[in-house]
Amino acid sequence: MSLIGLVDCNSFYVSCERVFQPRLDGQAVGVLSNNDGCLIARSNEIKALGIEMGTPAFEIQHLVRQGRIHLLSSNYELYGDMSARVQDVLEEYSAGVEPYSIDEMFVRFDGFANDQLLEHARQLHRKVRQYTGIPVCVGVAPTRTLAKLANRAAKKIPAYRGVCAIRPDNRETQALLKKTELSDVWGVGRRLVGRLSLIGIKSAWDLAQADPKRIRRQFSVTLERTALELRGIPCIELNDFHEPRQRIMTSRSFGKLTNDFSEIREAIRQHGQRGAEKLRRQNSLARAVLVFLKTNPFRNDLPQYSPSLAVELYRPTDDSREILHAAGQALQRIYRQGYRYQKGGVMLLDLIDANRQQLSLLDTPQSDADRNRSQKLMSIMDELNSRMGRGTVKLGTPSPGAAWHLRCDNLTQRYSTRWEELPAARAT
DNA sequence: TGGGCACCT
DNA sequence: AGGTGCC
Repeated sequence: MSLIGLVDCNSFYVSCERVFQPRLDGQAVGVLSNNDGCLIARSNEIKALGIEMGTPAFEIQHLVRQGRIHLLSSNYELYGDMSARVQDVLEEYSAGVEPYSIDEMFVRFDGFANDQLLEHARQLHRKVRQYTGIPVCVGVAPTRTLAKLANRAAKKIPAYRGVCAIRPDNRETQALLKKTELSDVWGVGRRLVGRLSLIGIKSAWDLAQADPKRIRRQFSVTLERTALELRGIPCIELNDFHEPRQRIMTSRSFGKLTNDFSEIREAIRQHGQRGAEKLRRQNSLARAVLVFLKTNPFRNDLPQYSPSLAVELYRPTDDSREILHAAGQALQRIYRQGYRYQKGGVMLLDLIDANRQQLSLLDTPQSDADRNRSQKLMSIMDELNSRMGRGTVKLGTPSPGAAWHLRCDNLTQRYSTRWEELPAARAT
């Protein structure tokens, strides 16, 4: 039987920060989302204070002022690099790694006898910590859903000491499923918990025992797959990480509510360019560009407006200029005065593989030459931005201090990816 | 009071 | 198109 492991980093963003700031060990530390909006990573100490995931930063600022907690802005360059390092270690010590998210990786776990299995899992657990400084938990099982469940147990139950391997159909597994709340099952969200409890399904075990056909009929095929996976029958494949995205979205809250058209246009242009970069990176072309705006839905005192509009491109393209042109048109058509916008963004839709693009009947040698020039210009821009840092070369006129610049008051250094931000060691 | 993806209905 | 779920 083939087995799969799930390696999940503990409080990942907080752990990354602690690697370079050991003084944060033992402290209540949280990391905030973009724009310092809400809490997205928590140390155990901050969890112990009863502060939930997703808490808005303003609700806990008083604890910061009292010195009881530390809140950091998110430093994705650091976390991305640390994630790659964790993955490298796992690759060295395993038969294959499939990244699932920035802090979780599935690992192939084939061909181990029972006693070697745990030992191997412990080795991964130990080596990642040793080489990267990041603490992880490991769950091993015949299916991804059970591996997630095992991982959760490894995190929650101290006796496992960070590693839990389960097999279907043994008493320990059964006990674990009975103890596991539905909301802790991968693929079961708040909504489903409510609906399932109405028909008497309250634990992971109940769902595993339910008739799959009934689950499919009353809920969905995805939940049926989850139920089967809980029984040890694999039916969830992972999206291949190398598959190109089907659409690309770039969006961000403005730093404050704004109705200034030129500021908004500047932000939308920024998103259009970022989107085009992502598009070129995965070697796709877009056939349509969608622009959206949003007012703040929590402000009942203000008029609400959340328009969006997709504009078709003349031909599939990855040229930032064409994408920006389309985005500009879309924006002009949806923008209305009299609203204070909170957020805006650009989606690139109907993506196709750049290599398999059908030659259009309208193509002429002239447009061929255009395309070559476009590709040269775009690849030079991408090269500069990737070597010298994002935003080195931009289209259009820069406007420093624009309202849409993000808030990030407690940003740490990019210790592992920028020479000028390397940590310094001092002898005392 | 985040951002970004996929899938289902 | 809108909702749900995941991280």
